[in-house]
Amino acid sequence: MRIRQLECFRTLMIHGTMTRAAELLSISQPAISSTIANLEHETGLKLFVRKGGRLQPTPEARLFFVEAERALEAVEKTNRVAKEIRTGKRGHLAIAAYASISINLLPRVMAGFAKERPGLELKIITRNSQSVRELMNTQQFDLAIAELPLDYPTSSMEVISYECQCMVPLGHPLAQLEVITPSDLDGVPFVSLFKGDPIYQQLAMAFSAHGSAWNVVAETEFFSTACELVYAGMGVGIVDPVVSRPFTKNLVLKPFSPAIRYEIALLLPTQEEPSQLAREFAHFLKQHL
Amino acid sequence: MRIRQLECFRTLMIHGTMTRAAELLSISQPAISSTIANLEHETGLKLFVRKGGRLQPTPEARLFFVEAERALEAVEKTNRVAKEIRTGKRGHLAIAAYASISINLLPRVMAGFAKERPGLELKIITRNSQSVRELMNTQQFDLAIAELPLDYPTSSMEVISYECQCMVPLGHPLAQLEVITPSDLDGVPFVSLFKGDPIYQQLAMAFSAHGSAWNVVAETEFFSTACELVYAGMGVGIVDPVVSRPFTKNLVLKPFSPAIRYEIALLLPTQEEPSQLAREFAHFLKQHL
DNA sequence: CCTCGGTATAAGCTAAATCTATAGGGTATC
DNA sequence: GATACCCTATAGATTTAGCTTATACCGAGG
Repeated sequence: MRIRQLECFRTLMIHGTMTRAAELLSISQPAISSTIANLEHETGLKLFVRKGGRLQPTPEARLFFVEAERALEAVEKTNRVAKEIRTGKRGHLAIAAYASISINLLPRVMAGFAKERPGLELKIITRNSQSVRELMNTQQFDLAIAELPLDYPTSSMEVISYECQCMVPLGHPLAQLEVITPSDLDGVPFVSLFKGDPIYQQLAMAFSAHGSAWNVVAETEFFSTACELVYAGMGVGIVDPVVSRPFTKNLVLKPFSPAIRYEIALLLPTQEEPSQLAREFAHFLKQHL
Repeated sequence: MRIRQLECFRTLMIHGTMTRAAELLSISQPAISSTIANLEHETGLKLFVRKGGRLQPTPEARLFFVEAERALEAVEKTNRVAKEIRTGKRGHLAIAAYASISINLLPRVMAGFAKERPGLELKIITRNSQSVRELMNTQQFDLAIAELPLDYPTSSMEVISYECQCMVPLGHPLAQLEVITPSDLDGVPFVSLFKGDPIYQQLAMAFSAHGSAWNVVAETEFFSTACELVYAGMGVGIVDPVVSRPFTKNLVLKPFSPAIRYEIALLLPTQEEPSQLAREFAHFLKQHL
């Protein structure tokens, strides 16, 4: 039994004559004739009786028609699904990320990505960066985003490196400067990440190298909390340019020297081949980072 | 998309290697290789990655697999259904018949016919013979059984003619005779069909030709009612040998002279080709008449 | 009687699916 | 590491489904 036979049969059943079916399928009439003859032979069913030079479907044909339509529908659905998978409109995308990015960035980016892909199932799991890294090993996710450094690196990871920027409230005197240095921030109230964070270490070194006083008035877990605090007038801060982007309407971002590097990594599954969808999303995500 | 491609894909997904899939499908390994390559090309999906000389299904393959299995199941069901239709295990058989045969004969015969054909749907409609004939014109039935004569005959009808037999209670003096004539029944209490029935006319003529007295003590609509009355001792009767067969344990049937003919007809649809199943049933039925 | 609409048959072509034979890449084992 | 083994990919030949065009056939209706 071949799909083409069922297609010919369906068209013939619906339109009554072989000539018409041939037109609709854009093939010659003899092609229909022989295909139907094959189908009758292979199924062992007499599907049509030749009556007055015309065809008349037998009761067997009517019974068979029900099943043939069902089968064709299933095959056609398979074709549709193949296309949906190809264009990323079907599938699931489970992404693991550390908190600040999963709260501040991912929802926007994923919504944009899913907009053109109805039927796509999305999942975001928020863990700390090291847990994210470990989850990827168990193949539970299609993509992960973790902050660097990690305890042990992975081959299939793509590092994205930022220079953090200094964030000051609108109208603050420092907002006039082109580049801000630790000297400019000598004694200025400062909102920082927690002590254990790599950013904290880098800042501490930068200030001590300049001999400037680093006046930390608040420590937060996430950059976004820091942004909120700066916006609320607690002081200035150093943040990565991605997470802070939504705040640019209310705050001013300035380059900071020396460069404070903030590095994150996109992790793809190692054991298993990453899905096309995961690769597409990784590409889409990089455009927004 | 061809069915064979899906079969190869399914087998490969389930069993992991092309070599194993080829064995199970009884084809060579290169055949699988190229068929899968074609499927990948036609669907535009990368279904497997070659990793360490082995194949590893991609996430796309897993998604596609779900649909492929569904489509294959539908196609395989179509094959099964074709076989069921061919062997008469699927289909429906609507039979219209007049009352006495639909009560006394059809249930037994149809049960025997359906016994070897699970999945067959049966329907019996009981009408008087003329209605039966008219229903057939509207193509609502696959087969009909009507008594003759009909107001207007049909080309596709097969006449079955019986000689009615004389039915007498066990131990009745007439049970000794080999052949019973109207003279033997002169004045004997008699159970007859109604006056309008062709049998009634024939009997009336037979008795008058012999100059015998026809002593009708009961008139019934059906042969089976007549049988019951004879069994109850009302008298003797003339019945067709088919309907009366179940009573032979309790009554004696004897040939009657002159022959009283009882004719019924099997009617097949005229407009539409009768189904193979209807033809099979007609054949089966004739063996039991 | 002949045309018209429809179906079947014949002969030849193309492409898919198959075969055999063989090359090549990984892993494991000695 | 050399080698054996397992697996996959490629090449060339063969078969067949499905297609083509050309043509015969068949019943209905002017």
